[in-house]
Amino acid sequence: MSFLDELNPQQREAVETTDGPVLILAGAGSGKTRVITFRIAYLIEKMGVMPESILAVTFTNKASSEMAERVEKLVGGLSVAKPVISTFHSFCVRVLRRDVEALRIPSTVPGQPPIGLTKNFVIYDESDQQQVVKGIMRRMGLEDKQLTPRNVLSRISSAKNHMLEPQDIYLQSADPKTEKIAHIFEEYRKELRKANAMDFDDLLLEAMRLLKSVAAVREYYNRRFQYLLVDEYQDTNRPQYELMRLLAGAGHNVCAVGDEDQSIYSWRGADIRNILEFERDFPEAKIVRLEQNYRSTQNILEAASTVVANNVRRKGKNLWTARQGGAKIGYYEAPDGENEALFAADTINRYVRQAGENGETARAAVLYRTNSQSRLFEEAMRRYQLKYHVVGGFSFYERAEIKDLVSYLKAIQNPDDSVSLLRVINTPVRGIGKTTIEMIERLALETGLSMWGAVGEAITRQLLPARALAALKSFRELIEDGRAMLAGTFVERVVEAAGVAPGEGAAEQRSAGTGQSFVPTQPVSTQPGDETDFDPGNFSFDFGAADATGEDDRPSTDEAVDAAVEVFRAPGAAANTGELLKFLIDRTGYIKLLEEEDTPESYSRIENLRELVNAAMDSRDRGETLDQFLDHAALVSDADQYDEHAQITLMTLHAAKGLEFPLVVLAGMEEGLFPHSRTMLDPDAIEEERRLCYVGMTRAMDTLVLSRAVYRRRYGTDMPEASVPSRFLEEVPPRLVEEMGGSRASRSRDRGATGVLARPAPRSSASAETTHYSYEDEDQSATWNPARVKPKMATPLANYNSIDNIAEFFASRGKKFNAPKMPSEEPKSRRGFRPGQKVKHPKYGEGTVYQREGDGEDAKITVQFPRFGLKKLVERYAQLEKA
DNA sequence: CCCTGGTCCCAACTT
DNA sequence: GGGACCAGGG
Repeated sequence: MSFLDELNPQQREAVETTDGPVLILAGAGSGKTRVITFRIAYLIEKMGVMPESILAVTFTNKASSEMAERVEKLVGGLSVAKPVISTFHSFCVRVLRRDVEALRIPSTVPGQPPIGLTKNFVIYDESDQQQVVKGIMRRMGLEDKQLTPRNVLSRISSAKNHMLEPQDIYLQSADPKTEKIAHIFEEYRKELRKANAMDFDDLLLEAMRLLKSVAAVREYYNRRFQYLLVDEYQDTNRPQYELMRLLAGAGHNVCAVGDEDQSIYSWRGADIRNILEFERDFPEAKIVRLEQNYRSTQNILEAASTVVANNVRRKGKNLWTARQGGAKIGYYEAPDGENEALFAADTINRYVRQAGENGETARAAVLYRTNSQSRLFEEAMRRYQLKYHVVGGFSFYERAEIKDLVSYLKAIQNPDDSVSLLRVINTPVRGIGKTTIEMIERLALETGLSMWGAVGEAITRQLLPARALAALKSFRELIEDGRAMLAGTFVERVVEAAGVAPGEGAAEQRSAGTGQSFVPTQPVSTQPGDETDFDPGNFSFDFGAADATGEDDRPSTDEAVDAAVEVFRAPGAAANTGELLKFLIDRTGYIKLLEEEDTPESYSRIENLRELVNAAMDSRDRGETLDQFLDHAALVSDADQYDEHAQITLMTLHAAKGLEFPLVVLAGMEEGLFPHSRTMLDPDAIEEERRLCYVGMTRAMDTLVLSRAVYRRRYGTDMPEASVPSRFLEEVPPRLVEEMGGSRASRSRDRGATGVLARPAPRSSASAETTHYSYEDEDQSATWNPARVKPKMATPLANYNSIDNIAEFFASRGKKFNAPKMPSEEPKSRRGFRPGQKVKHPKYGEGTVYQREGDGEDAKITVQFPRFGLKKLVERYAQLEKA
């Protein structure tokens, strides 16, 4: 078989060991994806395995579609059937949509439907979860500064990831806070059940429960899937591990691929035990190690390996590469965040130009720890007129207008989804105010009904003033019309409404009391070319009537029927998602209201809505139902936005997992930023940060540049704060590093540091010769090599390289700025330690000052000790000395 | 009931 | 830099 010749012996072994469990420990860049795709191809082509009996699970949707493509290339045309390649979450949704009702139990009340989730369940995203938790906390009177909904949710999620029940949390609780959380957790589960909703964690847990407790379902999948592959195995959590075991069946044909040094999701429950216990649960498991790196130069690989070697909790491995030497790791120290970003843009600009001349395809990435860092890099890229692509941040489906319309869809799919219902009940405003909503909420609570049930109850029992009642009725009509469209009974519904109350037709009922009519002002047939085939790009279709004014404008019942028939000429025709969306947009007058707003933002929202309709139309073209469209909307992830054809990508380190770039700028190498401040007190968390650093560094193929801002503005405060170089910088062997210009003044302050900063790699003569490079320099003859380039910034900002100049710069911008005193300017006392300074403590040894609060004798200083972590000390009492 | 503007508090990573 | 919340006027 020809393609096997392209593999090294270890890779080949991983591919050819098809029977029984295999654990592939695959170092960074060792051809992991290749092994998985070749393995699938091998199973199909060589072993004659039916494609549809192979299940491969990846971490992101992007990764799975990419893998599917690569497999298709290898074995395409062999069979129409395809292997199932999916994320754990997507796979679980499929399983649950098919069989979740097998988990229902009979009601204790005779005649009542069984209890449990039904197939049309909705998926709650994080903001939906927040709404639920907030409501519960308000109700329980647990609003508390110490206990934020966010906080509670992360505890709930963590409990779920460890497969703990509310009772477990309650029994384990040693403090009142945890006890409260247990109660909220309990209520939260009830709420979700009532809403027929699942959160992300539930998708895994319920699928697991289904496979575990319903033998028929488990056997179905065990028969169906003979071969199982799990990618990014180091980042699976316990429920995923259990799912894997359940799916492995008796055949145990499981292949797990992972790298413990790249485990970066422990906060999401990823459990290193999954790697260790693989051998315990599958004693016959074969272990294959892939240690040849095909991606990076030796310098990059060595630097990354040396950093991660500082971790205690690891198995250890020896990665090697045939790409000897390579450019040194660049290190740039910018005076501030703006300059750091300009530097990155300049470096990438040079590279892109150079690559263009050589006829190569340039691909570069800026990687950072937190999404908020992207802003500065985006601005810098724009200044250089570079096209870039940002992964992450605010996603399409998080935009208010998109969430509104998606919530309508969710409410139509499942009206018991109270979060979605609440979101749209008065959006756009239709006169259902706070008082009314509170009344409905109370009613729901008293009766045990969902919000939707309570709406119906309030209308039937006429529990509200006429005005509010009318508004509520019109809302109910809207949702029920939507449901009827989906069910294909819309025409019958309108005809029936007209027949039942001839004097007081459907139109009047629907529009009563809202000040705006929700039925067409004119027959739809006056809009030619836009009848049943909704054109997503054309919103002139005037179904809505936000501008209905006088009685005379109100259509007759006949007209309403006409309109309905016009839309669905054939009674019984069900609306697809796109049509439903368009119906909603028109009936609510959503776009019309945005047009009236007439601002740049409102038009961009309209654009977004068009895009949503387009997405719905694409979904229809793929033959998907509303369920599937909503599942997709719920499960797209940030990392899925990655575009492999983009020349320049900005993204977080987490999102960069699994990717590679010829040039990588790893920015923000500062204590408190990377490693992140929230991790600094926990040695395990620091190790995870270090793994993240390893992941980032090993993304680079040819050139890796690390950067840091000496002063960084945090939270938009007036005064930038001095930063302390990231400990990871000090862990990079200095001989592999070449400094790239930067701030001289800042370096003197860091004197005393070890590693890169203390012993800057001696400048080679080559680099000295290239110091004349500047941004305007048109010298095309020089080969681009950032590790040898000393940038000279072209922008005014960049000229401020010394502390004095920074002060001047901020003064010129009218900002207050007090240049911190340099240690050298301090009196020779042991008082007045400043951030960045090295100090010595009698008990904790040497450390670096991280932060200083207060003045004089009362000053508290926070010191980072390598072995003891972060300590807050009162300067007066702590016997600190300059180290 | 709705909208506005001011204020306060917050600020990891993400399926 | 921004979201959530509240008071107060329309």
